[in-house]
Amino acid sequence: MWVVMNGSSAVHWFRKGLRLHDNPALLDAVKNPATRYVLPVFCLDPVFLQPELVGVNRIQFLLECLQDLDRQLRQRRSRLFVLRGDPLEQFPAFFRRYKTTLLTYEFDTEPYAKHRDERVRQLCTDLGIDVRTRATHTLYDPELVRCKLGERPTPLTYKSFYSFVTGTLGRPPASMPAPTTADDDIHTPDIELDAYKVPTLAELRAYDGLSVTTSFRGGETEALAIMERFLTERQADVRAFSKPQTSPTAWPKASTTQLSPYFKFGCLSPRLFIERVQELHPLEEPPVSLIGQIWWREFFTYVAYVTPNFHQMRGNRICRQISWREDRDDPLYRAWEEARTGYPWIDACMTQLRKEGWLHHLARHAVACFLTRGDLWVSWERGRETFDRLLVDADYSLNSANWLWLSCSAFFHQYYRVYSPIGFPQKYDPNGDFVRHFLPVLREMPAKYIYTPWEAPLAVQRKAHCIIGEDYPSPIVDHATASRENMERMRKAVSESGPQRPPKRKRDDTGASTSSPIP
DNA sequence: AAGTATGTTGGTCTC
DNA sequence: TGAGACCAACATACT
Repeated sequence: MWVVMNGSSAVHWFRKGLRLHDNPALLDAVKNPATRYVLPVFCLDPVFLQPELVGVNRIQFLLECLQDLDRQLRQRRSRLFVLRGDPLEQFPAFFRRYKTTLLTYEFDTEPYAKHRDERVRQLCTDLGIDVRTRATHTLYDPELVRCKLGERPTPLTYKSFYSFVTGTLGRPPASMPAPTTADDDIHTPDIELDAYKVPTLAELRAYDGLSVTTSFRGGETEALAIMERFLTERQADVRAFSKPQTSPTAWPKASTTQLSPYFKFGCLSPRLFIERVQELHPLEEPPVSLIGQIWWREFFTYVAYVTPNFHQMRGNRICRQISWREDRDDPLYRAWEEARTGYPWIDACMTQLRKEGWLHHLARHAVACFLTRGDLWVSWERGRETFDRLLVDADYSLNSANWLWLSCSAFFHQYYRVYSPIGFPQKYDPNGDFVRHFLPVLREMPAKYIYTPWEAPLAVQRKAHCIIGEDYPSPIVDHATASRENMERMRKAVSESGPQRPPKRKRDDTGASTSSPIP
């Protein structure tokens, strides 16, 4: 096929921000007067196509997002062009072929993305291509927040961040509409090369044959529908929403919005979301409200953006340095990851994570506390890696921040508050329906022993067709003993490391000595 | 400078 | 059965 291009093109590069609504960078490409064509592009970077790093459920979700984008673009007489390979290798030929003079994309705060984007920007400079970016993954442009903060230290509490940002920047910018479906809005050349089609999972070599187990379906269309359903059909839940009071054992009808995977990929704009919530419920207030959840995302994304090595302990200036068990082959870590700790609550959560690629916030707390400071003393980085692979909503900033939090490495410090793998779920689900659902082997265990099956008399185990140590594992540690010992370890680590204050930035101290009084 | 209130979401015991 | 006291006691922000 030979396509004649009479005129130059603007390329909009989708990475996150997989949506048409509230996508100003896309509008920049569409409305650019100097270019005749718009080419919406997504690059399947092999760096992300490794099953041992990114699980099959998230890749399938991504492909569905791309299919939805393609469908929606076709309704506007355009289409999505999927390039396969490293963007740095794919772009030069693509840009040349389609006479590209403008590249637009959404700004990304993650370290890999920052490095990649710098190199792409350099490539564009070399080729004489203009680059325009917009920061729309969060409510505010993180770079703007950094400028406003100036020499002040990074706010390390939610409240200080929230009051600084709202006090300095006021309300976030309003969301923008999607490009219209009018015939003349997006001009995309009529190119139907198979090479640019959205691939199926089987067409991605590394994922061929792996089975998708999540019930999440990707895409902007799905995201908008779920949001509208939640806000209109569950108004009482919206009003009463308080994260700590939602139930971690509610499944399949979860007590929260289930929108996290869509926010991760940018299928849904956080600005649009808070606008819709405020239209329907004007009195919503952070921090535990529905809108508060968006602010936590804002806060953690910002701190991750300005903190080098945020995803690890070493070289991370806000992370407490602790001698965790770090071995990836550690049997305790493997048992946790593979849902065979012998604690039904923990194993049920890990099974839900492996199957659905999603866990309620408090369930994440429970398994994170168990792996790290609570019971197993395994490095939070191992847990972060597992979540990163298995969660459909895995996000560099939020995932790292929450692991820092739960392991008392940063943000949260009250290490003597330990989640019990027995008492905690009992509060929400005394009968253990959640455990029975995800661990069918325990289905017939009486409620009295559902969280402590090893305490059931042998006769009870026999009757329940579940012998502990044979059909279901014995506990790998004793919670009472392990948590007591670990709390003592934490106490030592805290007293040895002292306050976790980031080194004070150099202040302009001219005149400090002259103005200071006599000592 | 020291003192105090607060921190998105704990556990256990008592009444 | 649910609310409140107490446990054991850190970091941060603000006064």
